[in-house]
Amino acid sequence: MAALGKVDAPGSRREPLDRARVVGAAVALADDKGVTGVTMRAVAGSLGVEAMSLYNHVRGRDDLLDGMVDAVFAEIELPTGEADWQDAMRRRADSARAVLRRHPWAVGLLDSRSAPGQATLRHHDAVLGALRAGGFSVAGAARAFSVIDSYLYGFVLQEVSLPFRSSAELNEVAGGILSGLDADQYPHLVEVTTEHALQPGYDYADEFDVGISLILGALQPDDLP
Amino acid sequence: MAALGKVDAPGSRREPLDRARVVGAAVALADDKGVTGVTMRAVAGSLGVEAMSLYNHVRGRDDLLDGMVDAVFAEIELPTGEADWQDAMRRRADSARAVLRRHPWAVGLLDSRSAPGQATLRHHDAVLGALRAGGFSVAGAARAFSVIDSYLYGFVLQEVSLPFRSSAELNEVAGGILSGLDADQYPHLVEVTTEHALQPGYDYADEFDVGISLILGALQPDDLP
DNA sequence: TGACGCTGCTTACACTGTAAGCCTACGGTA
DNA sequence: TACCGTAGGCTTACAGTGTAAGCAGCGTCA
Repeated sequence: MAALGKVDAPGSRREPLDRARVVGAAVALADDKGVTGVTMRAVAGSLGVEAMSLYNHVRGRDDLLDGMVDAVFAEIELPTGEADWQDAMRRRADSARAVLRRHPWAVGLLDSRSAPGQATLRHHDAVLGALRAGGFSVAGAARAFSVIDSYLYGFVLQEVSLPFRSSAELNEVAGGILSGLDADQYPHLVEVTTEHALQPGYDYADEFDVGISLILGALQPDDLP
Repeated sequence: MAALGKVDAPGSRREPLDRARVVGAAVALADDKGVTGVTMRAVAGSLGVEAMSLYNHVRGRDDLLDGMVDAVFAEIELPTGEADWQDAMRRRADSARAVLRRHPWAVGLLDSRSAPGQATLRHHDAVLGALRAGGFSVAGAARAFSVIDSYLYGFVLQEVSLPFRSSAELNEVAGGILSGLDADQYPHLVEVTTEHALQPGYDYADEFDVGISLILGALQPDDLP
């Protein structure tokens, strides 16, 4: 029935697979359909290949997900170390946030992945280096890193789970939610929605800058032992 | 083969299912085996029931996950509103963190769930209320809430994804990672691991307090318009 | 009594990850 | 030139997933 051992047209040799191509296809698929769309068959299909072929380049689905997370980290702009540490941290945070918004599925994958890849390690090392260069002690750098990244991940985690992307969508969605909300039961929620979130010009994305500025302003190399 | 329409022993009527029991069983299962262990069949099995019976109380797996997240929020201690706002926020954050550590799977579920439940709404409302009572403007309360919760979720997200729970495990794991780490390639990572994380008495959990104090100290009702 | 609705059960289906094993093309050697 | 080992595809098969469709026993009300 099916031709056994399919033969390619002799002129057009098939582009050989490798780990990078597999991971790249998986990332593209996740961007398009979310993490649940990343099935071995779908990834293979988008490469014109059968599912089991992927196992020559990837240990399994888990390994593939690890690779995807590392590929995302590779996109984050590393601090160069020459600038003022606050500027460096702000730019790195902005870059990381932009990357994570481009790949919203990655935030949810951060937990449950326990094997950091090359890009992840390089990224962490560069950030620590920038903080050390900015005058932080070893412990201080570790703490500053923890505080900044916690805020960063947490903000993006909330941001990507919002059921809207634009402020036009926001108005629509918030209106819908609001109508189902009892002002007696949730007075403050109603207040903040109508008087703040639904005001023209509001964009939750702007809040990121407020928080980062607040945190960077409060972090000082001398404060942390 | 199997008796059709199984009849229970007449004396021992089966405890009837309801949404709360289903969600409760799912939470217990997730605590035990992680979120991937929450299959409809497994949840049903732990209740002595078949998978399809759950659909009488839950719209589907997605709805079940929504219910689980809401059940977790219900465990968080609400701010009472009478204390100093900084104390209230600190206690709420500590409580939330304790709850999320008890149910580590919940953090990863926070994104991808877009339908907040009763407990979630009540929780958000209470936090906003405490901030308003502390003197924050509507916009200021929204911002403070965003900063605090971003840090909270982000910290827990990192915390629960660490591949160890105790500092004994830490030593073991960090030692293993370290041995695979090239000091030339990742100098700062090696430095912070050996000189900080592997020092006796180190516990990443303690960093939470540092960050929360820093953020609460930097947040002032008057700063935010 | 009878009808009805609630709840749990059975069956069935499409789809998942992946183990096992087969086939072909390529590269190096005799 | 002929040979053969290996790498990287392919096929098949299986256990486990969520859930749609429909059946059976029970309690409640007319």
